Amino acid sequence: MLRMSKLADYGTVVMSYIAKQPERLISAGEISHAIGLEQPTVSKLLKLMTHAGLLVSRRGAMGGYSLSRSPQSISVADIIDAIEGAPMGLTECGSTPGLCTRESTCSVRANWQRISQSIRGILADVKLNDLILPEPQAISWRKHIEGTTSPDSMNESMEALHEHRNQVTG
Amino acid sequence: MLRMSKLADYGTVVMSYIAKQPERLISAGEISHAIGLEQPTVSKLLKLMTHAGLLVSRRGAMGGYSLSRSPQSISVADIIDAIEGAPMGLTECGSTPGLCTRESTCSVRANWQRISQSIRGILADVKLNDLILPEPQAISWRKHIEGTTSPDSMNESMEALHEHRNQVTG
DNA sequence: AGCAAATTGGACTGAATTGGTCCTGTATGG
DNA sequence: CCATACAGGACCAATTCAGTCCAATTTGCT
Repeated sequence: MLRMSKLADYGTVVMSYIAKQPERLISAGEISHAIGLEQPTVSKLLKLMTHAGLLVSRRGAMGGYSLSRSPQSISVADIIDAIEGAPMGLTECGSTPGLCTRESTCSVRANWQRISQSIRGILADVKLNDLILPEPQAISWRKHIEGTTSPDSMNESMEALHEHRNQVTG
Repeated sequence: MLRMSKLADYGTVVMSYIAKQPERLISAGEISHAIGLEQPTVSKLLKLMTHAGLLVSRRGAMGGYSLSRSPQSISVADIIDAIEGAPMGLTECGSTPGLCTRESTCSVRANWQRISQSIRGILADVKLNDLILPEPQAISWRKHIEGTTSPDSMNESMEALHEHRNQVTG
């Protein structure tokens, strides 16, 4: 449905590897060997992360990278932003003035921005900390924000979705 | 952060235009003229929608397109799937066997699937019906599924998000 | 001091995907 | 029977992305 760039995908893997070994300097070569990506590619990722302030680097022999802050304070949205560059996404709304010649289409775009923000909210809620947990089914996202409400609402939406898809695309 | 294809974006606009005039046949030329896209492009979109079963078409003079079912039963996820073709998105997980040489990275990918499903849940909740509402702030997504729980959880997450971003990217 | 290890920054290329167009065929209505 | 409008392709152009490489700089070790 929506595509995330492959680099952003790799980025989360790289960051997760670093997050598992706090306060240690990890070289690009080690990461490359560990997760099976070419070293230049890993280097490119690490450079982007460092530039975005998610990692700190140390040059020279025995140098390497480490997290700039705690894994709880780095979200998946941060990582994607670091790699993608532009903080915006989904639709490009105002960039194409040729559209929206009728006011009817504008309501669509306004609603798209809300959708985009909701998705971003999910991505901002998932922290590097959550990503390295071994058992995915035990994780409850947005646990710090919902408090009193039931955590099952997301799962219910999933069930409704699957029923729906079976009915549509077979 | 994540990019949606431009065609999928246009697709929602086209579908919204049709959804506003129920039970009427609308030609590609009319849509093209109304929303300011080239006719071949609009035609391509309409063909994809029809192929996916979201629209029904009628050939010949005075022909055109109309919704195959009610706007409440067509979701944004349906539209994106119709255009994108493949029902999957975000990461491509199992398709690259070169990765995941360590078990450590696998947990990351498992968690990605959960994130992907959450996002898809949002997209499946927003119906064509919601998209053509003129006032975006009055819409409460996922209203039909949460029932007993508070509808404010999403908004709370948005607030937390914005605070976070101000602190990070300044 | 000097050498090796490792990051930094930038440019560069090859390719894949996408956005967009066009053409031929077919069906419908006047 | 002709004009209109969809169907189903093939097709091209171009943007963007993934990935590589090189020169420079910094640091640690001998």
